[in-house]
Amino acid sequence: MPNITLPDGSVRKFDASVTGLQLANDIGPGLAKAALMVLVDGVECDLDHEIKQDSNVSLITRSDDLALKLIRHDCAHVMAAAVQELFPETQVTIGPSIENGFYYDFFRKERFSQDDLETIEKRMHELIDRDDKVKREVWNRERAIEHYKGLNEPFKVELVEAIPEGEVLSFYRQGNFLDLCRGPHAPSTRHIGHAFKLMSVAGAYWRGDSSRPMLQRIYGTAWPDEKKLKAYLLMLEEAEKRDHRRLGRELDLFHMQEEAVGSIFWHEKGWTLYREIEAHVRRRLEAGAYREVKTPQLIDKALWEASGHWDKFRENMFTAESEDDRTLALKPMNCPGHVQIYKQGIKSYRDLPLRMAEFGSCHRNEPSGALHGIMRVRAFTQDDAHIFCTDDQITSESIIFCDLLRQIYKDFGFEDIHVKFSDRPEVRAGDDSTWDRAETALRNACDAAGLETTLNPGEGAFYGPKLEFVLRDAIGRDWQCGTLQVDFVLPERLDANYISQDGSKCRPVMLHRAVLGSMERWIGILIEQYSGRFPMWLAPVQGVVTTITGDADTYANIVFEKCKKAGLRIGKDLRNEKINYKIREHSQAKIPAILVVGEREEDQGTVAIRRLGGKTQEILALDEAINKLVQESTPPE
RNA sequence: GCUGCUUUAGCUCAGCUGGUAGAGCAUCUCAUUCGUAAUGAGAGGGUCAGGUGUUCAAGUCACCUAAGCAGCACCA
Repeated sequence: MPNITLPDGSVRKFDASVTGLQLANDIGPGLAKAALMVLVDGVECDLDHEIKQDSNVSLITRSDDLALKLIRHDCAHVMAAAVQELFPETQVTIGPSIENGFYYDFFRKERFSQDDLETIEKRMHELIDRDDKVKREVWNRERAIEHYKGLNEPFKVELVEAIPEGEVLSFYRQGNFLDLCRGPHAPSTRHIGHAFKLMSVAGAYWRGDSSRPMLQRIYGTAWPDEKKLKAYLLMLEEAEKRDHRRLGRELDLFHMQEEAVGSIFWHEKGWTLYREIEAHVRRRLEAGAYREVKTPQLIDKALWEASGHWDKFRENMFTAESEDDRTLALKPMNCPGHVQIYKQGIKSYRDLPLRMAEFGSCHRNEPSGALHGIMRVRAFTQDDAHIFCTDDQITSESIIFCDLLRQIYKDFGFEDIHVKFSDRPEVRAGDDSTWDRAETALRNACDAAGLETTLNPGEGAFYGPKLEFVLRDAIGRDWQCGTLQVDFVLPERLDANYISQDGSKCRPVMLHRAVLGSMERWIGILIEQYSGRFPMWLAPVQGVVTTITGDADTYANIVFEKCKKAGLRIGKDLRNEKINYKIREHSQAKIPAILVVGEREEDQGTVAIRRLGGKTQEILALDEAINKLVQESTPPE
């Protein structure tokens, strides 16, 4: 005789157990029709799940956020059903919902083509219109394994075998299609709706393991309604327009070519942007009492062996031989170098915390498939620093760092940040008690800094746990940039010491930290964030002086020189072209301000400023205009 | 690295079933001196990613290599 408490607090009493659907009917037929699943004390269940005890229950319809996951998962099932109808020789494996959609991994000798995707999509619409009932069944292991063996579905057999003894094995049947699945699902296929689209097919390793067979993964996107689907597709188009690789070329920022795969040729404008970003971070670091250093590019492999990197990352390190037969490695990171500087002279507890920063250019031989524009390259520069401190200082240093990080992100227009806590990986250096200490210290620091974190299990660095700072850009994409890592291992391995208050020799802790991550990737992110329309202080060219006709050339030159003298990054365009033509060209080059001068401006000693994207102009006295632009070009305080 | 796809002028792309390259924009030249997102005319520009093969004949077909793209794996 369950008492059902609904989200609005009202309670319904039933004489016997009740299904979600019966409950929905009891509330109203409209709800019964719209309901997709039921949430019983926070657990997602099918609509025909029997509720036997007093519970808090809410019925989920397609307008709920939770429904999205369900619709996508259902969509994955329908896709698998469609594929098996069309291509019966295909083996099905797994198909979850993911951010923005779903996928399903198939094993099939022949490749799915783009045309196949269209055929599959068409069949999916038909299956949805068929409105097959979706029914849950519970099987025992032996039956499940026999079933899949009989169908020659070895991947499914493996899945069943991997499910721990004692766990319920549920299957879902819709029409002729049956799939091993935890559920829940909507009661019939029509609930999926038609706001979905198959996007692409690509390879994916079975169980994410590169030593195992490669399956074909079909990706799709699905939404509660057409409008949301369209909005998503539009967002993808927008992302493509913002692509830093396209804008990098269009705005003449950089290029890349075959002879230097994974390295960037920075053009003047891109390098200006780079230097401006570096200068800003440097200002913030100086204010934060960091000491900037520079360490060697090539270091004997002996140091990398001592640090442990050679063991773990040898494959990804570029090496060179010197005439005395030494093997040198291009540094893939800066920490061992920083420890060498730290170790010069005896350090006292009075020297700690010691914040050692470097814009460290590193080389890593990334696998070819990992390269992506300037976001993932083989030669990059970290805004790196290592804080050498005592155990007691970990918390305060972490808090100070988080403040710095938030400030810098804000300077670049990012305010939406979340933090991931990555704990010990399977393969690691240092014993468990050391890891206990490091993880506890970092957790305490998070608490003290008031950071909310999500756990990222097993994703820590091999020498210590880490925080990863993820920011959200203007079109809702997440980028992992900053990091803070606690390291008790490297100081030990490389024998870094300090003399404590009581005269004894102690190990410092190293905090590895970066805000931007890599300069190159950061610039890629900024290009996409701003869509190439950089704020004045970052814009490679802040303004262009241009003329209505050649009569204004002399005055334009005066304006240009004055702007230059005031420190503005200014260009001039005295070509004999129509003003429309020149406005269009500089607008397309995304120059923030166009300073137009003609006869009128010359007579009155003014300039007409037209802002990027604006339709109007602002007429100001020359000095006033320059002051204003200089003001706007000042980096964030 | 793995799977698939792609590679034609600086850029975006066309080139049917093999018969020896084309457009728009950009560039250059000339004319035009014009008030806020394209002035007109003309010219130049390509070992069709590289290589090997099939063929009387290859941008087009096959194979190899490289790079790029998407995803997977990797990411100190």
